[in-house]
Amino acid sequence: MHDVAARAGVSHQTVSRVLNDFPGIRPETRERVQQAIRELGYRRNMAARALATGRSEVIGVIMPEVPHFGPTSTLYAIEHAAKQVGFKPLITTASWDPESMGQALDFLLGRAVDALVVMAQHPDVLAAVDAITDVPVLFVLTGNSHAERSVAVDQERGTRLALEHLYGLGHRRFQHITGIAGLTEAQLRRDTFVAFLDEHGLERYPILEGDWSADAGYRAGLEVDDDVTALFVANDPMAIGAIHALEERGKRVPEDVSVVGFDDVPEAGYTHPGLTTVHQDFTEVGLRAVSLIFAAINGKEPGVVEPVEPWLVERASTGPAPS
Amino acid sequence: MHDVAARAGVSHQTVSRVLNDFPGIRPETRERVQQAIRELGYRRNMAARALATGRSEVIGVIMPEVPHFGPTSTLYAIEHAAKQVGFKPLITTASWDPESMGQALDFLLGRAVDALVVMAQHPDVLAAVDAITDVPVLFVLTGNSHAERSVAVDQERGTRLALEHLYGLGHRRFQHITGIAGLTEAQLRRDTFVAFLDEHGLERYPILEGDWSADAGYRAGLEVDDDVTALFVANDPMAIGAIHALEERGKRVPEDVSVVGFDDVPEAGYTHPGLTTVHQDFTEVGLRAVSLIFAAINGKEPGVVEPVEPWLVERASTGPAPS
DNA sequence: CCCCACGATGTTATCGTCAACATGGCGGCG
DNA sequence: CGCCGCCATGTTGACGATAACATCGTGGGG
Repeated sequence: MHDVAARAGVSHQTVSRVLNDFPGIRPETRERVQQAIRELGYRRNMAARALATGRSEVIGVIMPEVPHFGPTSTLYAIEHAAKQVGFKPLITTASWDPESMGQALDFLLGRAVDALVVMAQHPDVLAAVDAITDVPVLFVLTGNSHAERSVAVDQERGTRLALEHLYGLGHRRFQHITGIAGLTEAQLRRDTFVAFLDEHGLERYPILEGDWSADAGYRAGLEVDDDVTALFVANDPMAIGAIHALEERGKRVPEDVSVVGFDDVPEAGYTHPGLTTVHQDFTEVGLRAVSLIFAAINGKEPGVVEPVEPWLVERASTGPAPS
Repeated sequence: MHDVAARAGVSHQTVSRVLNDFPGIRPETRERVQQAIRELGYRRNMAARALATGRSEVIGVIMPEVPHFGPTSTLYAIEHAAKQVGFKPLITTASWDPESMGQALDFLLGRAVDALVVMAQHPDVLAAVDAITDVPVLFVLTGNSHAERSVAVDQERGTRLALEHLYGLGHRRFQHITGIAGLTEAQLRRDTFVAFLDEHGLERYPILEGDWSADAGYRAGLEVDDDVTALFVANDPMAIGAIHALEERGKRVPEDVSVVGFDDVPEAGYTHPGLTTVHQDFTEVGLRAVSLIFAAINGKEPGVVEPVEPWLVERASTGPAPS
């Protein structure tokens, strides 16, 4: 910066003012400085800037350690939206145990991030993060809890869309394959499933434990009860795995068993049969997340945040209940 | 830091020494300092540290703008491997036009990243990045070019594995659905495909243009020539889409047409039929990338880097050529 | 018994930038 | 014609750490 100032025949402070678009610089001076910057290929040192201003224009993002569709899509959406307002994400992964979360937090806060986005998939992380007061914190994908500081797709609504669709087709014997036990999203889908059964007085078949993977879906699919005609699966990859298992067992989808997934991954329309599923709009989640963060960084109080509405995409994997 | 020093009754420099694990600190002093750090919940300011040392312990990663399986998996692999050696990735996305790349580079270099990982999917970015000398640069997923500064899966080998498998099953009429035109990986797969046809004196059916998406695969699948019995698709999602199209057209897979994909996404084993595909080990790519970066940061000269070996996973989507 | 060397710690300068205050020139108004 | 005020710019002092050098005490060797 000193060199630039010398070359342009001004003080370094004037260079700083040009860099930061301050008013009250004579156009010709500004031009001279910019010329010098170009000639010297000067790039300002953000570490120094961060030190002086206390802001880094970086938002810390804590991701789960396994790259599932939802968090990954959201990350991309956040990156795009953040770029528009001049922020970039600094990524770190963490599982939900306190030590791992603690390390992630230490790292990001030490980095003087301007805000924190936590893809909190487990209730325990809320506690770990609650102590943070240095910077605004936003939870993403937590389900509907912590509503005033979070952005999420309405899990209960999504689940009910799926189940009501099946119920409307005449199905009465439901089974569910869950996501990873303990994760908020998996839990919400499961709880809503159980609540739905009770509300309609339907029989409870055993709930099958999955881990989001197609492989787990396949294994769970082998355990699906023979009487069941409607299978609600907590995400699409598991649904694909489960359908594979059902077909191996000689059950046809949707003639014998209807299957609904969750997420609407891009392949969902092209599997065989095409997968009926609940679409989650992660782009919208990312957009809202960044706009909330931006508001918080600038000290504005965000209004109430509505959960993002999911919708049902009907495809060939669901049909009328067999008589 | 000053407060910590005061509380421990030492100078700030001693605190710094404890923080950086310098030798020659009396154990009791060290303990006193660590105690003070804990009590005050002190966290060191990395911006200041970066300013003083000129190192940030952050590696810049430039990703393509669309979250495909390969780059995303590699990102996660890099994140995990980097964490082991104390680095975190700072992510930015860029398309391959010079302006977009320039902005990404400006941002990351201004951030004083210690190294740069470029998921260079297009030959043009090589030029844009070649001018960078401030920090070590590593290309990832470029295919086999720029070998001394890149890590990649051997695309030619993967493609040949797929084609030889089909050829061995008796297929002689091949068609190919490509990835996004111009991207290095897509181009390498395509070039190898064409070379293979020529080597075996096989007829050239039109090459179908895709864009990596299941949707594009479906549309291309509608165009597959009626005589063709072997379809080589540049990635798995497109293969899934193409199979869907073929089945809609009344062609059975694999009885009428055999299909091979590329990537081995986790769902590939559970689609109907299970997808024969070329497995790319992105974890290994991430591991090698980080080890090369780490070597470069510490000034060591890396040895020659072998491309990562792909392998063929045979599943139900391929079978003997129809007679 | 003195001095030196070394181990443990303190002091000062520095990294590159921004914020706050200081200066200097010029035009307008009384 | 002189003074005041503002516009454009310069000067100085943080920000929070590390690096290089300075100091102090102590034990061992001559």
